[in-house]
Amino acid sequence: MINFALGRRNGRRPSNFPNNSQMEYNHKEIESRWQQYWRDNGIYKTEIDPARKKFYVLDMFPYPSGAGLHVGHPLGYIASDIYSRYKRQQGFNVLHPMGYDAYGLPAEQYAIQTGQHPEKTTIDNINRYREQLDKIGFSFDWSREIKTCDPEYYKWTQWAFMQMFGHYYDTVAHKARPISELEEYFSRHGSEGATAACSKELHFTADEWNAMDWKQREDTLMNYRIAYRAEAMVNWCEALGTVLANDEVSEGVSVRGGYPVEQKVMRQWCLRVSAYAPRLLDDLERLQWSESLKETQRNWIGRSEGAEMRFPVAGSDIELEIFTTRADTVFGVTFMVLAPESKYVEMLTAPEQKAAVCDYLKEVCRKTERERQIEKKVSGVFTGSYAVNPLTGKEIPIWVSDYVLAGYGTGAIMAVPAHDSRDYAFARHFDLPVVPLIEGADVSESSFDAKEGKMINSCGPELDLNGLEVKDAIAKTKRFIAEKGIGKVKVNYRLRDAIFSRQRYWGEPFPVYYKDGVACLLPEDKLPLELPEVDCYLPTSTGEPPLGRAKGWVSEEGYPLELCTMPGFAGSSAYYLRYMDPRNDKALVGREADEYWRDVDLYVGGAEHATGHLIYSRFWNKFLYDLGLVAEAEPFKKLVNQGMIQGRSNFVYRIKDTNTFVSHGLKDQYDTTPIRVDINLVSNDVLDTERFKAWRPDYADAEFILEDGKYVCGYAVEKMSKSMFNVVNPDDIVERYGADTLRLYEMFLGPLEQSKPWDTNGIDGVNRFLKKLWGFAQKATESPAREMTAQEKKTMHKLIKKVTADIEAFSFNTSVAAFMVALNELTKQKSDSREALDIFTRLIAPFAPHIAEEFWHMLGHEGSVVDAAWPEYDENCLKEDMVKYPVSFNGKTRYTVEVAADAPREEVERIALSHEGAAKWLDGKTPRKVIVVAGRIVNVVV
RNA sequence: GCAGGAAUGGUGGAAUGGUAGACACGAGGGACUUAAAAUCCCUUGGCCUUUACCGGCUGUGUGGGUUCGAGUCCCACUUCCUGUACCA
Repeated sequence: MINFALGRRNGRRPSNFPNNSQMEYNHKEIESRWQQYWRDNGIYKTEIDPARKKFYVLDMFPYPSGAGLHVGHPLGYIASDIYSRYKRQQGFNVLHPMGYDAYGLPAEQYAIQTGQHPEKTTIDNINRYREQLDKIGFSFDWSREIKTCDPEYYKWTQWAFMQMFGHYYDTVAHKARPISELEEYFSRHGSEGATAACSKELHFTADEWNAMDWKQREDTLMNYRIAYRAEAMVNWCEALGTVLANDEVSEGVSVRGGYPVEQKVMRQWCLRVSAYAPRLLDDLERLQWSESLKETQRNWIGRSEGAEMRFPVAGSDIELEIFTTRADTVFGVTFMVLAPESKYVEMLTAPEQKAAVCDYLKEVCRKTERERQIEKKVSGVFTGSYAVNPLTGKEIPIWVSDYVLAGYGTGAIMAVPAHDSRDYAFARHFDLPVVPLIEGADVSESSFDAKEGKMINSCGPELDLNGLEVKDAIAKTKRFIAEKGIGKVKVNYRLRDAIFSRQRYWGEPFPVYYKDGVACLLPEDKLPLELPEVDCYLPTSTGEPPLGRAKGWVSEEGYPLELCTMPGFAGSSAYYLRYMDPRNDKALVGREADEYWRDVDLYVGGAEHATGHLIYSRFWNKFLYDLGLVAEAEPFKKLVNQGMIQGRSNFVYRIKDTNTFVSHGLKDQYDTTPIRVDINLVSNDVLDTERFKAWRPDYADAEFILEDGKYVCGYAVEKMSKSMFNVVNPDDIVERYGADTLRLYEMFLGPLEQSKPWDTNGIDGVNRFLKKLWGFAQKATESPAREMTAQEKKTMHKLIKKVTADIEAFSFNTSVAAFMVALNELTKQKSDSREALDIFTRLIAPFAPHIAEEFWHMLGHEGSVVDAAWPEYDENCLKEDMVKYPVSFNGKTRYTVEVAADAPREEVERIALSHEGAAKWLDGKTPRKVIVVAGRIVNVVV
C-alpha cells in the first residue's frame, strides 16, 4: 500500500475553491488561484532543518536582458524545478533559489546611448523577468533572491577580493596562506626556499628584504598575492573600451558583439587561478559532470608534462630557457625561436640585425590577434645570435617569430622541424636544416609528429638515445638533463591567470586606493564600497575608465580609488554560497548555513560556461575552502547541461519584382526571394494572410498563390532572436495553453541535454493530454473510494516505477510519455479510481504543479501537493500472468508459446520443446543449446 | 589538426545485448454535425501475398566482426553537430 502521508504544511484552502467541480479544464483560473495560494502561504520558503536531509538544486542565474525571457530560457529551470519538487516529495529539505546576474555589458551600452542609469534598466528588466518566471509556477524560494548589483551582495564580492589580496598560494602545502606568513619567511630566509606561486622568480636575501622600504616590499609582495596587479598581456577590445578575459574572446573577436580584439600590455588586476590548476584538474575526477564538459575543462587547464632546459648563448653568459614535451628530440634542434614579446629579443639582437628585427616587431604589433590567425603566414627574422645545443655542442641560430606565444612556457622554444609541423613550416620557409630522428620517418613533405618509433641520429658525447623507443628516450633525456643541471622536469599548464580589471562603469568597484602608487586595501568596515554616480558612462577624455568622472572618488585620507571595476564573473563566482544565507551581514555565508547546505547537489545550466564561470567558481570556492570558510572543496557535485532551444523561422516567398507571394510547395515554379515572416502570423506553417497584410505597409496589397487553399510557409532552424522574427514568448504559451502545458511540452520536446528547435506543432497533443486527465479527475473524484483493480494497480505501479527511474536519469521526455500511456490505459479500463488519481496526482505534481494542486484538493487532502509523499511501487503488482515467448530455431522465429510469467527457466525450456511444432525443427536431433532470456525469447540451436 | 558527441519512419523522438519505431505531431479513413471547429474511433516504416483473415520478406548512415541473437558491443569508414586550437 501507498503511504498517504498528509502534507507537512497547513496551508488553508483558498476560499474561492470551487465546490462543484463539474467544468472544463480552465488553466487560467486554476493557475492564478494556486499561484496566489503558494504566495499567501509561503509554500516555497526554505529553512535549515537538521532533522531532514538537505538537497540543493541550483539554476545558473540569468542575466536580465532587455528582450525578456524566450521559451528557451525556462527549459533548464523547468527541469530543475521538477527535480526539486520530486526531491521534496521524497522528504528532502530542498534549497531551490533564484536571483540575477545583474552586471553586464548590454545595460552599460544602453546607458551610454540613452544616459539612463544602468541600474534603472537592470531593475526594470529584473521585474519583467520575475513576472514571466512567476507565470510558469516555479518553486523558487524568492525570499533568498540575490542580485549581484545589490551593495548588500557585492559587499561579499569585494570582501573575497580582499582575502585574495591578503593571501599567497603555497605550492607545497597546496593551499592559500596569509601573506603575512610569507613576509615573516622573507625576513628570516629571503626568497630562497619560499614555496609561493609567483608571477616571476625573484631572488633576494633576508638582509635585502629587511633593507627594503615599505614601497619596495609591497612591490615584491605583489608578485605573490593571489589577487595581484601586474603588467599583463591582455585582450584589448577597442570597440568595447575594455580588456576581456580569455573565455570572453573567441576566434580573435569578442564573444559579446563580435568586435576585434588585440593583444596589449597593460597593468591590470589579476587572480592567480593558475596556481590552482593542478587541483582544478585532479578534482574533476570526482564530479558527476558530463564527460564532454570535464574534457573541455581538462583541455582548458591543459596540463603538459615536459622539461625546462637551458641553452647557453654563444659568446655571452645569457642562457635561453625553453620548455619542451619532446626532450628526446634535442639532437634534432636546428634553430631556436623567441616570441616577439620575449625579453630575450632585445638582449640577443646583434647590431647588424637590429633594423630587421625592429621592422619585424613593428609589423607584428600592428596586426591584431584576428589578423594573425587568419593570415597564418610564416614570418620571422634572424636575431644574429646563436645558441649552443647542450647535447651536441653545435651552434644553432636564434630567430624571432610570432608563431611562438609569449604567454606559454618561457616564450622561447627549441625548434625540431623534423618532428613538429610548425617548426617544419618555418624551416622550409627560411631554408633551415631538417634532421630526422625517428627511424623510417619521411620528412620530405611534412614533419613526423607522432610520438612513436625508434630513435636514430641521436648520439652525442655524453648521451646516446639511438635505438630507444620515443617514450624511453624522453625519460632517459629528462634524467640526463636533471643530473647534468642543464634543466629540470616540469609540468606546464595552459590555464592563465584571470585578468580581473574592466575599464567599465557597471561592475563592482575595487576596495582599493593608491598611496604613492602602491595599491592598498580599504578597511573592511568601509565595505561595501558603493558605485558612485557619474554624469556619463563613457571613458574620460584622457582615456581613463568612466569612474574617472566620479566626483570625490577618493579614500577618506584623500587617496585616489581604483577606477576599474570587476568583471562579470566576479559576482557569479560565489553566488551559490550566498543563497545559503542571503541576509547575513556578518559573513558571506554563516558557519551553520554552510555546514548544513554545504554544496550544490544539482546544478543545471548551459555548457557555454565550461571555461568561464565554471572554472572561476571552482577556483573561488577552493580559495575559500583553503581559508576554512566553506565546507566542501568543490561547489557543484552534479551538473546537467540543458541544450539550447533554437528558433524556427518561417519564410514566405515573394516572386521577384512583384508583391505576389507563392506557397512553399509551388515556389520552385517561380523566381522567388525568401523573406522571414513573424512566426506569430503563422500557425502550423500556415500563414494568416490577412494579418500578414496588416503586418507591414508594404504588404497591404499583397497577393497570394495558395496550395490546397492555404499559404504554406517554409522554415529554417536558427538562433532564437528578435531580428529573425522567431522569438516565442513563454507568456503567450501560458496565456493560451497554461503553464502546466508549457512545462510538460518543454520536457516532451526531446532529451534535456540536446539542442533542438522550438516547434509549437506538437503542443496540442500535450494540452489534449491534460484535458483528458482533467476529465478523468472529474470522474474519479465523483466516484466512491474503492480498492484498485489488478489492472489499475498494474498501470499505476508501472507508472511509479517508470517515472521515478526517469526523473533520476533526467529523462523527462519519456516520463511525460509514460503519463500519456498510463492515462490511455486507465481510459481503456474505464477507470474511475480515486486511488489511481491520487497516485497520478503525486507523480505528476513536479511536472504540472497547478493541475496537481487542484486534484490534491479535489481529493480532499490538506496542505500543498508539494509535500505529498512520493509513492513507492510494489513489484507484485507488475507481474504478468502469462507471457508469450517467441521460440526461435537457429535464430528464426518459428512459433510462440504461452508460459506463466514467473516460470523458472527449466519450465520455459520444457514447454518450448514440448510444443507440437518443435519436432519439425528439431528433426530428431537433441538441441545443442537452449537460450531463455528473462521473459523474452527462447532460441534453440540445433 | 585535436577532443567530445550524434546518425532510427513524413517530423520530434522511444528501446538494462532479447518482439525496433513507445509517446506525440503530421497524414489518411470513419463517427457526430446542415457545415465547420472541437471531440471520439481506426490505419499509418517499406515491400510482397491475400476478397478478407492469416502470413512472409526487408528495415536503425556505410563496410566488416563478436554473439544463438546487435539500433545497442568491437574495428574501419562517411556525414553532421559542439568545444578548442600556432600551447612547443
